[in-house]
Formats: sequence, C-alpha cells, structure tokens
Amino acid sequence: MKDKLHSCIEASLVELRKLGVLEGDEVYDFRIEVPKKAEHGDYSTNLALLLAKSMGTSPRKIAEQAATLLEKNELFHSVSIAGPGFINFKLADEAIFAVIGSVKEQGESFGRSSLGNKKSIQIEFVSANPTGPLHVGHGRGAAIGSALASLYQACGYIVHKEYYVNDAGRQMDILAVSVYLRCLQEEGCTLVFPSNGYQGVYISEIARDFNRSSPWLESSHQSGLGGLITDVDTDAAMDELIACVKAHLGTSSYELVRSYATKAILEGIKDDLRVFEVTFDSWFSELSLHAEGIIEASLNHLGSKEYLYVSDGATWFKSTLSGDEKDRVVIRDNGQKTYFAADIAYHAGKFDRGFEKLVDVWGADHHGYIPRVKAALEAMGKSSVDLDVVLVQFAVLMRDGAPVAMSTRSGNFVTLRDLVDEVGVDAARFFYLMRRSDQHMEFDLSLAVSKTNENPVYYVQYAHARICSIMTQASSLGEWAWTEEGPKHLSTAAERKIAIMLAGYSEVLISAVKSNEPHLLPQYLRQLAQEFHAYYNSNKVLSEDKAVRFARLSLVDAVRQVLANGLGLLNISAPRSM
RNA sequence: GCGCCUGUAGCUCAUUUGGAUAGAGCAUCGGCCUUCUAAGCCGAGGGUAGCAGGUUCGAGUCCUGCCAGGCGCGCCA
Repeated sequence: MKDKLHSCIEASLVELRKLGVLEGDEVYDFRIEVPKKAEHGDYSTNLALLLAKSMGTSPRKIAEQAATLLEKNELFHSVSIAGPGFINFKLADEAIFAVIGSVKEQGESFGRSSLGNKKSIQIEFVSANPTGPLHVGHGRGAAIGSALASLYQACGYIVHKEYYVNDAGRQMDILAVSVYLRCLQEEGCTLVFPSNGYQGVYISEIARDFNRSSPWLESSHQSGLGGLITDVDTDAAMDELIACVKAHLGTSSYELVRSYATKAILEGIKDDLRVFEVTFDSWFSELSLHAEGIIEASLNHLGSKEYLYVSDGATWFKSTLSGDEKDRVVIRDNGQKTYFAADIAYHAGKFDRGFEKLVDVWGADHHGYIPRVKAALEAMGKSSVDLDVVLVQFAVLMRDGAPVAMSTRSGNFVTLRDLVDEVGVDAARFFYLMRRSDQHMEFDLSLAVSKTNENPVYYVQYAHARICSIMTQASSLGEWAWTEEGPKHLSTAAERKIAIMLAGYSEVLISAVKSNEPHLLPQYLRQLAQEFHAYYNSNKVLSEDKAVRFARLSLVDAVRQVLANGLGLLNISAPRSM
C-alpha cells in the first residue's frame, strides 16, 4: 500500500513540475508513514516539509498545491494538511480493505517479497566452542540466527545456515586433558584437578563412556602421570600439563581422546539445538581448514600482497591498514597459526563457496573482532560491506532478583536445554526475540520458569486460538465469503487500523531484514494481537446480520493468517485452541 | 588510559531509522464474563528520555562535552 502511495506522489511531483510550481529534477527521499493518531488519517507524508527546505517556501503552501492534485485520485477519500505541513491521506474504504482479499488469496505466502532477488546469503550463528553444552546465553544467538534466516528467506534470499565448529586450538587441548584426567580419576587415580580445566559433570560422563569404550587406556592409567599434575592454575601450568599428557599418551592415543571428547560434546550441542528446533545446513570444521592447507594458502595470498610481516618471531597481518587498532598475529613464534588466521581463511572461503552476502551472529563481547575480520576480507580481495555482523548482547541472568554467575569452565551455568524443558520452545524463543539483539537483556529465570503466563507469546497465540474458535463456529452457520460489499460493513476506526496493520506486514519483514533486527516481528505481532483483542471485545464478529458477519469474519480471518505467518517465521506454534 | 555499546514510567523493554500529544508488559488502584475462549478487554495513577549545550520547520533518535554502567583492549579462542 505504501508503495502504491509512493508512486501516486511521484506522479504528482511530475505534475507539479509541469505546472512550474516545482523547479529542477531533484529526487526527494520522502516517507510514507502510518500516523500514531488516527485523526491524522490512514497514512501521511513529509513530502512538503522536504520540498519547502529546498525551495525556501512555506511547507503548508506547497502541501496545499500537492493536496489539490492528489485529491483527484480515486484511491483517496480525502487529503488534508496538518501540523507544520504533513499531508494526511484518508483512503477510500475499498482501498483500505483490499488487503483482506490479498491475504485470502496469498495465504501462507502473504508478506513474502522478492527484496533479496534470490541473492545467496550465508548466516553463521551459535558457533559456540565445543567445550560444553549450550547455555542460555547461546540460546539467544540460536533464536536470533534462525529467525533471521527465516526472515531473509521470506524476503527472497537463498539462505544457508552454518555452524562454525572451533574444533582446533588450545581450548580443545584443555578439553582433552580435562576428559583424560577424569578418566584417570574414574579408574581410581588420585590427582588434583586444575581449576582452569573444564569442571562440569558432563566431562566426567564423557570420561566414563570413554573408559568403557576404550579398554586400551588401562595401561596408561596404571602408570599415571607421576607428579606432574599440580594445583598451580596458571596458563603456563596448563600448557605444561597438555604437553605432559600428549607425551604420556603418544600422539595417536591423545588424538583419540581429543576427537572422542569433541565428538561427544558436539553431539550434545546438536541435541540441544534439536530440542530448541534450530537446524543448520552445514557444520564447518575449523580443523578441516588446517588439515587441508587452506589457511596456509590464504596466508600465502596475503603475503604475496605484502599484507604480512615478521616481528619478534611472529607473523603479523597489517590490519591497521583498514582501520584496526593494531596489527594482529597470524602465526605465533612457536609456529602455530592463530584462531584469527583460521578465521581469515574461513571468511574469505565463504565468498569462494559462492555466497554473495554474509551474516555473522556473534556475542557482543566479540565486537573488537569486527575490524580485523573486515580488514582481512579486504586484503583477501573480498568486499567487507557484504559481511554484516549482528552482535547479540547477553548481559545478566537473574534468579530471584540476583544475578547468576555463569562459567563454562566451572560448569556453573544454566543450560539451554534446562530452559527449554522448563518453559517450552515457544516461550523461550519469543522471549529471546522480543528485544533488540544488541540491547542488554535481563533474563529472569524465576519469571521465565514460574510465571510463564506472563510471557507475551501466549498473548499472541491466544489471539490466534480465539480466531480459530470463531472460525469453527462460523462454519457451523454455513458458508461465508469476502465480497465486494465487504468494505461497506467495515467502517470503524479499529477495523481500518487492523487493515492498515495487515497491509504493513510485508514492510515489517523487509525492515527486519534490512536492519538485521528480528525483534521487529514479535513487536508487530504483539501489536496486531492487541488490536484484535480490543476489537473482539467491542464487536461481535458473529453478528446476526449476515453481511456484517461475512465482513468481520473476513477481517479476523486475515488477522489469523498473518499471525500464523509471523509466528511461523519465528518457528513458534500457532495453536488452534488454548 | 584508549575503543565500541548503553542510559526512556517503580521494574523489564518498545518507539515505524529525524516527525505530530514518547507507548506496551509487569507491579498498584478501579471497572467488564446470562454475546463469539477473562491466557482477554476498558479506565486511573506513574516521564525533565542521565546531565548540559548544539544542528533545524521538528531531536528520545544526529553532533559535542560531562556523568554513570557494560564489553573489549593476548603471540587465547
């Protein structure tokens, strides 16, 4: 509808130029908006305010001239001028309620658009280190990433969802050592478990399973690790411990422990996501980049363009060339490639795989990482503007009014699975998606768990269920249909408001995609549900008057369809009864 | 110290990307089930949008300076 208005106004601009009222051929970025107050009409535009600025005349005067022209269009019931020079439109009933027919006709695909023009986009999200189960912090990234994926898809993009598995590097060594120490303990060895190892109970469970499946370990258990395990919890001590375990087990056995542990954790993560109904198209292993020499290749590429230099025995990437605070190490003086080196190869590789646009969903604590990745993409000859990084803030987890400390290392955290078990997928998702992702969010566990009825998801779902119930009863009264007479029987402000909201659904999806802000959809759905609930309470849908009944049924059925479509994109159920 | 982000009702958050009188939920108070689901609706109270300037027809939104909070600042990932 806004598009239609937009072209009407464009046409009137041409007229104004012909009449000599308007000079030049400047393009004006005027906006069509739905005013907050119904008295201001169905739609309004700030066109005259913009014109006045460049022409140096009074906005109201221009508005009047434009309004006289526009009034001739049969789309409008009336055109008026208000305030500093807003042009307000009241549309003809037929135009306003035409959306009902569109919803009916398009059904599940109502709201979809071709904005993306089949552009291929990859969305990477969650990508949590495989060192433990997903906790409630990861849940937000999972919800946002999957919602974004659906939104992009609805807007005409070809979407690929990926999970980047950080299965290489020191953290995985720490994981392997943690598991191995638990293996020894299971077999009766007494040892001091380092506090900077992974201490969650799930580590012991993995160790137990591993012991059962790998009796070859027994000999190594018996010999123990000697006196090398200390309770000094420094990074250096951990490195020493890692080296010690590697030497003790030998490379192949050590790799066996490590890959077993990684696999077990990853299976757990996949399970957590399955329970949360989040799916991925691919799981990309960081290890595979190392194994296949891909990192090497991308470093060579950077080297050949003179983006690398050696200093203090390490190899550095000149990220400051693209505005990063400092240059970054890609190869440490011990010869090991950094995580960043892998990330360069990974991100550049995404474009080589054919994706035209990338979205990364990261924890907000990684914000300092953006400049170096963008710098790397530029240096690799890719366009950094095709990478959007969506930062997801996860500030405080509250229980009984007090913050809950969370740490993967200590195993002291609330898992995503626990949350989903307690409140269900629908409530958890809606809760995560309701607020701007880059905004700190207070997650009140006591509230989420104990008073689930306060979750706004039920408010939206309830509206849907209510309409379904009406529909069931309507069908028992016989066939009904939306006819040309319909608009005549829909005349209240509330009915217009609902129709305008329905017409704006597609734009909500588009702006959510353009700004990577999925929360716009839940906000919209809540508002639509609110309009419906209010309408329901003051107007009987199943009126005695057949014509009125048909019109109202058509309106609320369109609401039902849009609620269902929106909830569907968020992967939240739209129950027929509650 | 430097960088990024944030500051809106008692609490948790929105605010159509610079628009008209800043809105919801929770909490408090008062109404509405003998008409379609009360997980709902209607009403009341509650605001110097951190503070101070600036930009312009117009600022919660943009700019500057303070104040407060969060995160980041490693040859970790």
